[in-house]
Amino acid sequence: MRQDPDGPYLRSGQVAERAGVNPQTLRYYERRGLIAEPARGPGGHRAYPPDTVTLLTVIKAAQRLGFTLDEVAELLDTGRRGHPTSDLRARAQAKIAEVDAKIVDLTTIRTALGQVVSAGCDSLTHCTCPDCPLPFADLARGPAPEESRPT
Amino acid sequence: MRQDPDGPYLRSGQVAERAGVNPQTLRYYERRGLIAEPARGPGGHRAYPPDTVTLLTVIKAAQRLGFTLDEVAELLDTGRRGHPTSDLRARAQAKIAEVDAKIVDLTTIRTALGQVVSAGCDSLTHCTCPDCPLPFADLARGPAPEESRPT
DNA sequence: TTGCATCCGGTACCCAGGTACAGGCTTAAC
DNA sequence: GTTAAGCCTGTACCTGGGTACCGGATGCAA
Repeated sequence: MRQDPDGPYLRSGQVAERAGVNPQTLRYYERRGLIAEPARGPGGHRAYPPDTVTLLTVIKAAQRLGFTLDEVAELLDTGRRGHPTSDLRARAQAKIAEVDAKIVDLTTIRTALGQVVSAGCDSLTHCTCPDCPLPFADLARGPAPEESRPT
Repeated sequence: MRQDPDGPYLRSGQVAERAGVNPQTLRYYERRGLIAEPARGPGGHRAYPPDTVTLLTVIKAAQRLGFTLDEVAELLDTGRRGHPTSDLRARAQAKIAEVDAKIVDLTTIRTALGQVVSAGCDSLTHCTCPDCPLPFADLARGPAPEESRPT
C-alpha cells in the first residue's frame, strides 16, 4: 500500500502547519534536542517523517501538563533509549504537588480579590471603604509571582 | 514628637532591606513610575520617606493579586490624584475572572496528571501501560502555557 | 525559464520583572 | 586620615519559549 518508496516525507512548513506551530519552532526544538535532526533532501531541505506531527502534539501536551522543554527533552530521551522506567510517573507525581500548591495559592488570591470587591475598596493606598482589607501586608510575603514557568 | 526636623529619611539600602526587596529594584520601580523620585542628600544619595516601605508592601501585594507592574502603576496613579473611583473594584473583578479561569485550567491539568500516575504510564511516546491515556492530543490545543504573567 | 513560495543558516529581538557589573563617588566608623 | 561599606549612573544580562529578519539557495508550476 506504500505509495512512495522513499516514504511520504514532509517539509518543515507542512509539519508546522499540521502540528499548528510556527515553522521556526521546528528548528528551535531541533536545537533544543526535542526532535531529531531529520534527513535532508538533495538541496538541503529538511525531510520529516510524518510521525513528527504526533511528536509535536505530545510535546505540546506535556508542556500543558507543566513540564519545561528541558524536562520534556529528558522524558523523551529516557523514553527513547532504555527500557521503560517509573521516571515519568515520579515526575508526574511531583508536578501534581506543584500544581496543587499553585491552586491553593490562586485560591488565596481569589479570596483576597473577593474581599477587595465586596468591601468596595477604591484605592490601593488611600482606600476610603470601611473595614478596608488592604494592604494585605501578609500577602506580600507569599510566593514570588513566578516568572517564566508554565502551568 | 518629631525627633528630626528633616524627618527620619531612609537610604535605599534601608528601604530595600525593610521591604525585603533588592536595592536595584527600587531604582527599577522608580524608572517604571511606581515610586516617586525621592529627595536627595547633599551627596546625591536618595533619601526616602519611611512610608515608602509600606508602599513597596502594597506593590508586592498587588503583584501577588495578579496585577502587572504597569497595572499597579496605573492603580497607584488613579489613587493618588483624583477622587476615589470604582476603577480598582472593576479591575479586581476582572482579575477574579482570570484567576478562576486559571484554576479551572490547572484542575484539568491536575486530572490529566492524575491519570498518568494511576494508569502507570512509563513513556510519553511509547507507553506500555494498558488503557494508556497519553498522548492527550486534545490537551495540546488548550491555552498556551502563558509566559511571563504572574498569578 | 521565469517567477514566486518556501526553505536555508545565522543572528537579533520579544515579553516581564528584575539582577548584575563596571567604574567612580560619599559616608560612616575607627 | 584611612578604609570599607554603601551608594551613584549607565548599561548589559538573565529566564523560557519562542519569533522575526536577513541575504541567499531551492523547489515547483506554468
